[in-house]
Amino acid sequence: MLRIKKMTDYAVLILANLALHQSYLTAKEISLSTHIALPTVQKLLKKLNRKGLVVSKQGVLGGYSLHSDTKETSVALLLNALEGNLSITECASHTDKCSVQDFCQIGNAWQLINQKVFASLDDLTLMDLIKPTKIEHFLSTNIPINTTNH
Amino acid sequence: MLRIKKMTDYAVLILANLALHQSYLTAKEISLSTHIALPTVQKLLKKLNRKGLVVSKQGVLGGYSLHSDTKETSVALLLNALEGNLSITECASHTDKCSVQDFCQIGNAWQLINQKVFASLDDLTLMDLIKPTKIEHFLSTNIPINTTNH
DNA sequence: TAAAAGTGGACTAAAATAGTCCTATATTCT
DNA sequence: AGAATATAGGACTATTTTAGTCCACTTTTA
Repeated sequence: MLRIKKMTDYAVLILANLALHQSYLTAKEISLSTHIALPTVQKLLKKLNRKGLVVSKQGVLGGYSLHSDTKETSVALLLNALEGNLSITECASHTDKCSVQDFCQIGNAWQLINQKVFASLDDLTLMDLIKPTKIEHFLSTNIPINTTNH
Repeated sequence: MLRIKKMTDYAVLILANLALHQSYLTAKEISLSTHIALPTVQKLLKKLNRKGLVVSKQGVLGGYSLHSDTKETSVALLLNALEGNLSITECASHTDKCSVQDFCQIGNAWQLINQKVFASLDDLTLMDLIKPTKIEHFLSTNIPINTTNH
């Protein structure tokens, strides 16, 4: 359920790849090093460029490199840029009435849960994904994780 | 992205409806009070029954009522029962290698994030969804919520 | 001016989701 | 017994979303 799209997963891998290089990389090079099919890499890089997460240069010797801010962009913002809507349900995405709100016993609970999940994702950056030691610490200092029953 | 299915949303509304009644309710009654189409309610109740979240009684005077444990079942378990797979990415759902793991810069980061989101959802019960005051408290005592930039 | 890159967007195929319907079984009441 | 009212199981279809490819165009460099 709380599953991100395959394309988003790919996009993050591409960003990670760019983050580990200083120079411009071509779509072809990224395709080779990530093992994601070239047309897919091209499509995703175009999207990342439009979203301002990477910088592009056309022509021979062109390619893509990470926008200077992107390393420290939160995972929440990355996912939001890549997937559009971060809300757990339709009604969690806005504050005005949904079509069955008059009969809804749940009210704003989803919205609150949504904020909570978002907050979790907002505390981590792209670099944290690449070097997850911070995530491990982050995890251990928060809610105890119940590893049973699942 | 981190969006639950419409059907899951409906199912939770149905559970909430049952939680607020002591007696057996028929699919028809639930359809009327939730304003969800009857065939959909029937389908979902069958599923909820198979998952052990509700108890059913066939025949005249039959219907459904909440299983005694369900009120205190965690949202994480509810979502897991209704949607099957709670992991944020494919590779977060298991510990063994995925097809491109050798080239993956992200490693176990998604798995760690997954645990974190799961932990958030595991602390809340069905009743908390219905009476969200606990959720509000729960929220305020955890990670500060960034309400800007989103 | 040719080659190598990105840009924009159309297009198709595949998969997931939503929603309905039909037949069978169980229970109750008369 | 039998009629009425529920649930049970699952097939089925339609819709929507997602994944993935491809083509015509522009930019840059040598």
